[in-house]
Amino acid sequence: MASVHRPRTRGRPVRLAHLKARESLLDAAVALFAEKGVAATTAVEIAARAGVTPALVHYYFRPRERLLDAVVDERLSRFVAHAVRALPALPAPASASALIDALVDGVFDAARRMPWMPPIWIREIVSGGGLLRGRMIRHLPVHVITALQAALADGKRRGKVAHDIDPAFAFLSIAGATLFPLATRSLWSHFPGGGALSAARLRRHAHAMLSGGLTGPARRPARTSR
Amino acid sequence: MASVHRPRTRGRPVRLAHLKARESLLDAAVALFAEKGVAATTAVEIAARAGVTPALVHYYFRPRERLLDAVVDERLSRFVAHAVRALPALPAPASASALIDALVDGVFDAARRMPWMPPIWIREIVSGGGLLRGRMIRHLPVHVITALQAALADGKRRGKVAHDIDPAFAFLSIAGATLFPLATRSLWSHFPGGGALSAARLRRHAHAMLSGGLTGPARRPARTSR
Amino acid sequence: MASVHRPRTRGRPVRLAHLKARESLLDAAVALFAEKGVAATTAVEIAARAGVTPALVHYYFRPRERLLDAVVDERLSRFVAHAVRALPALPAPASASALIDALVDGVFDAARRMPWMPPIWIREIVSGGGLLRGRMIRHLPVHVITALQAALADGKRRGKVAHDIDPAFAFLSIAGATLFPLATRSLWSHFPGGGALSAARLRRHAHAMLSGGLTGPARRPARTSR
Amino acid sequence: MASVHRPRTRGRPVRLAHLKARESLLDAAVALFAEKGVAATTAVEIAARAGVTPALVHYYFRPRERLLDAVVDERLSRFVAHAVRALPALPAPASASALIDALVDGVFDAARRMPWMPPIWIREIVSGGGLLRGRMIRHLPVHVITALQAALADGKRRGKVAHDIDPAFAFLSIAGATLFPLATRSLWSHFPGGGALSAARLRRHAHAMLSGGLTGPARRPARTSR
DNA sequence: TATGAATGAGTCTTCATTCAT
DNA sequence: CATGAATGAAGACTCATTCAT
Repeated sequence: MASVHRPRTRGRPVRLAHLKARESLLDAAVALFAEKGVAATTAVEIAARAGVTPALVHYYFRPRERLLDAVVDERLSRFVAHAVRALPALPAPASASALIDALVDGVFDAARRMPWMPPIWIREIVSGGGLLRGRMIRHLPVHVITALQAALADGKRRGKVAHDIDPAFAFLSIAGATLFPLATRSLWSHFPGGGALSAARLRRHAHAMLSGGLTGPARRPARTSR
Repeated sequence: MASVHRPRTRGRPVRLAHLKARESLLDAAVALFAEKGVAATTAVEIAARAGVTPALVHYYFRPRERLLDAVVDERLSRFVAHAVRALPALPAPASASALIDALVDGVFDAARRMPWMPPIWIREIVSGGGLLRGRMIRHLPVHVITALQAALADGKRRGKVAHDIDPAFAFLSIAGATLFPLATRSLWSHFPGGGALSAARLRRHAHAMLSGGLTGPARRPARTSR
Repeated sequence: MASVHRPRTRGRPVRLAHLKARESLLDAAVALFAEKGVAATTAVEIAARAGVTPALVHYYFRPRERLLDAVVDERLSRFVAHAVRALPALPAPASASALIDALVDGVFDAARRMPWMPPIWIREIVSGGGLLRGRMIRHLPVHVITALQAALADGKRRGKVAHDIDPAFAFLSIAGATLFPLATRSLWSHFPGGGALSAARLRRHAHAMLSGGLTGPARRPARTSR
Repeated sequence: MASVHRPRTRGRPVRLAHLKARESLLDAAVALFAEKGVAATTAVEIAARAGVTPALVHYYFRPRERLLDAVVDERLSRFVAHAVRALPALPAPASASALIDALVDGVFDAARRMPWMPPIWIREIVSGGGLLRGRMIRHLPVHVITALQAALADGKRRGKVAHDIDPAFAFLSIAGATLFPLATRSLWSHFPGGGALSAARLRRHAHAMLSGGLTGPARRPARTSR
């Protein structure tokens, strides 16, 4: 606890030395937001991790809302851009499964580079009362969501998508199969046999589940009983 | 300095029936935790919502950790119990799909009575650094998770479950298709055409997605029966 | 810290069980006042040590001033009475040295039975701002102090007491040679060669110092009279 | 969260000259500690007396223990240094009486400049449970205490010190004749004929008592030189 | 650009006290 | 006689923020 305010570098040697302090602060902030949440992260902690003085946090980002703005606009938005960047390359009226597969891959690729996103997405964006939600909305890939809905609706019309599938929930389901489990990574080791789990395995699992369901395709409609 | 002056009847659970204020405080706390998260909820807010003095919060739950203990032990644990209570009734070696269907229904039923759980689950239990995670672990239905894994592994052996499905991720996938989307409820209205969404529609969607996947082989509309 | 409020008995088995709770509380209070001072002692601690409920402290001694009154009137006053009880037996116009010797013995005897007094005397009675000072004044043995002053003044007139000795400081000097060092008992072990110190040795030392000074002319063992 | 942001010039003592508020706070704290004791002194009071905000107390001394550390290291230690500064000038194997006389004078001189010390010494250092005791121990003039013991032991061997005098209690006796009565100053006016008492008179009395005892043989006015 | 000093508002916590039973 | 529930006041401590340099 002692003398936290004296600029120091924690852990790995700062290769960020030449970076501008502002960038270091954003990096520190986004990392801490992922670890403990926005509400629980203080300016002193951010400064400590960035190796600068707490007053500098306020120098750049005063009031605190400005810090949240900057984190969203200059960090979180990159994740979205990265995740959807492969989509425009799809052939014009893309099929639902092609869209989904591309999106899943995009999310996993982005999460490898920006591992802070899954926890932030879960806790601060989609959760009710999430402190970044409002700021993030304008960065959401509305066209992707819409295209996805349209493709699934089309699939249903053509008998290629199950009747009970609700296109409006499609985007949410993809997040629930990708960002959500990624955010729980620190929990995996507690699962029975969870020691060997990895993001790569999860990616395969997500592809499989989104395209075939957890228990499908069943030879005969296994759960018609319901 | 600690605890409540009430002497405990050793062994048997204390009869709390007359402790109305204590119960109100727990209700208020769990509701606020769902709305804004544990870290952002203060004793003053909890007391205000319960209609009592802030000092009473500390009278019953001092230090703050005790409040978290009590919320987990006397509220969150009920959700789990409720969600899995139908499972033991399943025929002895239950199939994966039967287990999943029962679990999904259990979660949706529990969430209707205890709507505070999905947000808390997402933010405070599975998220890294979630403040209730450690406390919740001993209340998790380990036997259910294990049975689920076993059933899926068995299904894979019998060719009824897709090769890439990873039994270790099964429980997580179910949460991602139920608790996770439920936790985002306040977001639904922002979706294109989201005004008409409901928990009932989400439940059907979850059943469909878990059993057939989002875009899975639906040549024969196997599950249209539902 | 847990559940302090549940009546329990700390340490030695309560032989006080048959005593009235009020007496136990006073005993606990006076002991704690000696250990940590009045300001630092709370009702909860007193109750805990007495093995009763905190509310009982307030039942008997509300407001807190009443507790201080009772401690002074029913405990501290006993010390004074005990310390001076041998003085009236002295031959009519007692010499200064006889008075002093008797008083020193009285203090040491009283302190053996009531070891809480020296610390309380030092910290709460003679110290400026001591919380028991005002209450204790009316219990001070004014007649003894006066007699002492008179005897010393007389001794000076008769050339038996050094010129620079100030009778007005006599009582204070005796306290400084008895109660004060007794109050530092927990410190003795830190002195060089302090392991072997005892109250008995201190008593001899006090007698010697008060009658002959620390370095005074000691050619003939002046105080063998004792 | 800790400490002050001021980077320390490693090694050399920090130049505090410009830190007026910090010094004022220490002055206020030491004065209040003398008046009412450490336990009874709050940060609000200290700040009020120093003319600053309560938050500033925590800015400089957080947590409270640091305030105690600073008071001991930057104030109380000066008293000891001042009180013993004349001792090294004594001729090589100093006699016990020379040592005592020098020490008594040193204490009275120091107390004139730093009148807060006697009460603090009594209440917070030598009293059991005194809150500054542990911190003060390393500032005690061990060499002086040891030299004093040695000189008295030597005096006893040469028949110049009474048999019952215990060298181990020497330092304590000096404190009991100087710091202890000084700490009771606010009480003097209550003594019979106490109106005229002064530190100067007490100093003479202390010299007399330590060298000749209260009632010891005073045929020749031994210390009239002073 | 950067930082130490300083503060107001607010948090958790403690405690003496009151009251109904 | 005794105690659990409840509260107001106050304490230590935290933090975002402001400001002079």
